[in-house]
Amino acid sequence: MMYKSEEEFLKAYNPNAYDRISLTTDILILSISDEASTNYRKSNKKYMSVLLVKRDDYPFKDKWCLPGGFLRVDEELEDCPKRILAQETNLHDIYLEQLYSYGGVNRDPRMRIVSVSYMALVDKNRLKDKLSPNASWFNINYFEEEDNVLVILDNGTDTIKFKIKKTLKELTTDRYKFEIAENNDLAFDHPLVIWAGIERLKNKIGYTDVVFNMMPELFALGDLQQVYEVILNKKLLDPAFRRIIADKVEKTDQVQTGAGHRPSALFRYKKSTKK
Amino acid sequence: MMYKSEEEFLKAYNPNAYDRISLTTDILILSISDEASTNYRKSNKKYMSVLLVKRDDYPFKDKWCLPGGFLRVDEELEDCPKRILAQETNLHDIYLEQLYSYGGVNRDPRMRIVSVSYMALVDKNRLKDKLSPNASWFNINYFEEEDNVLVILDNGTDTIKFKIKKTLKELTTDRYKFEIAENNDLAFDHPLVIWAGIERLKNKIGYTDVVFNMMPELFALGDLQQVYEVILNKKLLDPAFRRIIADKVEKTDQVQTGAGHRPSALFRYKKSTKK
DNA sequence: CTAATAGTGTCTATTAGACAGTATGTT
DNA sequence: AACATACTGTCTAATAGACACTATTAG
Repeated sequence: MMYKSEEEFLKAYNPNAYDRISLTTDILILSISDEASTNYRKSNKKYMSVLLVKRDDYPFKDKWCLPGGFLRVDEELEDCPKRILAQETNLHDIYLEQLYSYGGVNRDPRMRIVSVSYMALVDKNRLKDKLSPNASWFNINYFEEEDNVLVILDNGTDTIKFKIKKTLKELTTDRYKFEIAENNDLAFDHPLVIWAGIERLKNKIGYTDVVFNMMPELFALGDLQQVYEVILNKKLLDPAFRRIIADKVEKTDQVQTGAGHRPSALFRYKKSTKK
Repeated sequence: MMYKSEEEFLKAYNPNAYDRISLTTDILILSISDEASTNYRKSNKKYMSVLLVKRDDYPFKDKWCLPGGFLRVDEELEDCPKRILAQETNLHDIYLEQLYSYGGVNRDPRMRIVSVSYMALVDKNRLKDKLSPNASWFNINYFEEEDNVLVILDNGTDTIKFKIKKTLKELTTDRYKFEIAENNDLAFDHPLVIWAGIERLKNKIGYTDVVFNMMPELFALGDLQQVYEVILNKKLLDPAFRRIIADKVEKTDQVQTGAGHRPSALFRYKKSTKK
């Protein structure tokens, strides 16, 4: 079960597997993380973060990748990401949504694998000490240029960089097609999955209530605003923000105190009544 | 190769196939169709229409279904729907977009099949006489009720009805989950694919230029508006509509005459400059 | 002339963006 | 007191909705 190199591993791999197609699911698990501020008055800087696992076997041995696994013949498609999610985080009943299916002929060096990717949104603070030992949260930073996006993931120890090329699709769409331009750190075509998820979340935050899956039970509006800002990658104006979320939250009688400024009221998610 | 019944067919089916997963793609090919008006003055009523093929083998023998087929081991995932599209319509370079992947354990009685569905948008008038003989265009009518959608497809000879149940997903989303509530006419879980495509198109028409894939080279704004109306399933006000599409079209010096009213200028698609 | 669609001007309502101001905790 | 954030009032700009009006053809 231990091979000296990837080539040796591939040589030994069951060649019979080559003429059939296998199916896996990969999960992009996103959450929000805080970075403790040095100034006692300032609020913590927030990041989007993604859960990666380190591969301990070929192919891509010792590289980080998204949690994933093979679909079982008697398993419902959506049960596969749920099973893997439970495996990695011990979490059940999590927000899960199908992202996209990837089927490049050579995306896996072992054999032909088509992968259905899913996105899960969680509040990572609810699952402390429940992570599997080979998993780690990486903060997400990204920089959008003319027709590239540079993404940098960082868990305090390792840094993962990759670049995605954006090209405008056919004449008739103003939507982009994404390809991997540079990637040495992340296994498979997972940079595409990560970027697809970020784009989807950015979009969905505007017309659904999915953000609240990433929030604790009680939260201050300032924190919620920061989560919006980190996802949308831009500053929002206070009054505008409060108008937008006004009917999605309800005030509790609790307040958050202890910071060097006016305490904030704590809110909880409320299912919007209108529209 | 000819079986008396579906049960007999399934009994004879290679049982070895049961312990592996196969992958197919299904394509939802949408277009716009006209229904000639009885009143010479009135413009033709428009419908969305979908291309279906009649199955000539088990399972679902003699039922209509979406064109589809098995992914080949050495074929890129997106090449599969392209190949099938060329087979059924002789069309290449068509707008294609991945919709969703379906993987219910029992969605195909033969064996475990996961299907990646695609949506193609075409102008059916550009492909006259090029259809494969077992294919036919069906007009789409649908009626949205409280938590159901009744969809009726009609090709002049056959009528296909099915009902989709809408349920609000988790507390945190205001998006729906769709299930088949009634279906006796359409093979497999294809009602879900059709509805997913209609929803997607309804949505995309608002922030992309995909509609123009369904339009002829030159068109009158009245026709374009009718296409919007039939896709969005509601009437639009003229001035508002013209404001919205103003920077997506450019006027030509040609006019459409012959109807019992003021002739309309003909426009063509122009890639929007702003935003 | 008439029925039907083509096409435009303009008023109003709603929503988004911007800024300025007041409030209140900790050190 | 000073800083940083909490929270609100209000003005303005941009956009969407509504209606009314004029234009032009085949029959």
